[in-house]
Amino acid sequence: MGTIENLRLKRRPLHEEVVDQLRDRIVQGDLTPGARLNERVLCEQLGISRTPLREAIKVLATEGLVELLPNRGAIVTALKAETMADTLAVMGSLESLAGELACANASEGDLAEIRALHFEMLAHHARRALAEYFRCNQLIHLRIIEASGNAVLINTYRQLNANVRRARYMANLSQERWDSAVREHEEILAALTSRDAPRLKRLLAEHLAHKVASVLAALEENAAAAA
Amino acid sequence: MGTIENLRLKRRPLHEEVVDQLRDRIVQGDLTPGARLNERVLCEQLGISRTPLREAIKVLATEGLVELLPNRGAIVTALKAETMADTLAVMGSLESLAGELACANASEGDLAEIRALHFEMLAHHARRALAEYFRCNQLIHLRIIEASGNAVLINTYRQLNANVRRARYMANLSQERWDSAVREHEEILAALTSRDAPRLKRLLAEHLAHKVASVLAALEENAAAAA
DNA sequence: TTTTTGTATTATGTATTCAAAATAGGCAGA
DNA sequence: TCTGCCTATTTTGAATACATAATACAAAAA
Repeated sequence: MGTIENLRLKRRPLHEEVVDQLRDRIVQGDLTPGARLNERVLCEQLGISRTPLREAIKVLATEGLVELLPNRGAIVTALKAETMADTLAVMGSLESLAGELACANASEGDLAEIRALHFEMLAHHARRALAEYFRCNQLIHLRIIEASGNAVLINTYRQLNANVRRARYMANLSQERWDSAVREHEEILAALTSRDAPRLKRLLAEHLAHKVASVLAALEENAAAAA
Repeated sequence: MGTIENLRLKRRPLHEEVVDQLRDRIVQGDLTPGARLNERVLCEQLGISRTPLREAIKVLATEGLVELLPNRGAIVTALKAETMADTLAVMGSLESLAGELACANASEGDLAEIRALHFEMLAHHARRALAEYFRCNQLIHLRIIEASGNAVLINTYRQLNANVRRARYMANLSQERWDSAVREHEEILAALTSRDAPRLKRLLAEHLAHKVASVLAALEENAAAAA
């Protein structure tokens, strides 16, 4: 099973694997802001040579996850509140566009999938399973973006999202905020189901505004804890 | 004069120079869609080794300007009408946001600079100097984006813009469309000057819609000419 | 004790080498 | 002639080696 696919599948370029690996580590906070990416150490950890690693680092730099210091290597980009706010503003704009397009372009299958994820998310909320809730939540937003059918939009959103997810891992949703977020999702789903573009746009914008506040608060809190 | 600064200035990493060089070549149509990037040839042309070149190619791939074919190198991404339309839709969304933010955040100096560029553009229009007009036009849009003060927005727009500029180089504006574009710019400048965000948003959206039509028409024409 | 300077070490930047995959061309057989 | 296979060449992928810049540290001088 899968043998044929494996044979057919070309091995992915090493540098791509490395990009994914490092991106995950950064997003999950395994590599913390300001941490230096020591090439020798990472090479040993990943069991590769410097060439693909360095290619990967250049890619991560264009994605904004690491910062290149000439002749001094790369460090994980700091999570500044201003950058986060800017990123979320842009993502809001993209979500708004995606919502509009999704209302027009989403297939019934797309909507069914989003609905399924929504119920899955409700289950995690009921169980107070925060990590799984976040995962589902992310997936729902991503599916709405994807339902827009605009490949460039999808790609751009994905890239920006990586930076926000970094903050998510330190966020501790208050029960109150969590509950209202779920309610907002109910409305979003309803608007999408009835393909009510203006309403969906408004709901996504509001949802995002709350998210901004929540993420920034988490950042502040974290900064305070660090100090 | 400048000696101290020059001493202080660190040399830019080679791969960045290469990225800029290749990006320019692609945007200006020197490297045409589908063209293979032969590493050996490019190394000789640029007088560098393969390592920084390959790092640059990876970066261009994440920017979407080239496509990586595993074990078969990289080719310049094709200019597909659908991708172009998708890109412009996203840029429209970003321009809309930028317009809003610019109305709130732009300094009088920013506005003065945009106004100056506007008059410069009018001069080029009067002289029917298309290339210089395009340059000015691009610059005005970029300055509006920059006046938003949102660094992430600026960065994202820049990246998307590279792909659109490629099409621009093959576009031959009709006199009629040219004239109306200039009129639209007059209104945009007026709205920005009076910091009328809703009006600016609407004007930018309309301006972009016309641009989409123009760019797509140019693409079609070019595709037809190629066939 | 503090500062400075020279040296050793380490890390990064770039070039080169080695390996593997793809392409091109030729040859045999139908 | 055409087809299929095989080899030779080219090209990319990855690793290693070399060059250069940054850092750490120690010794000497103020």
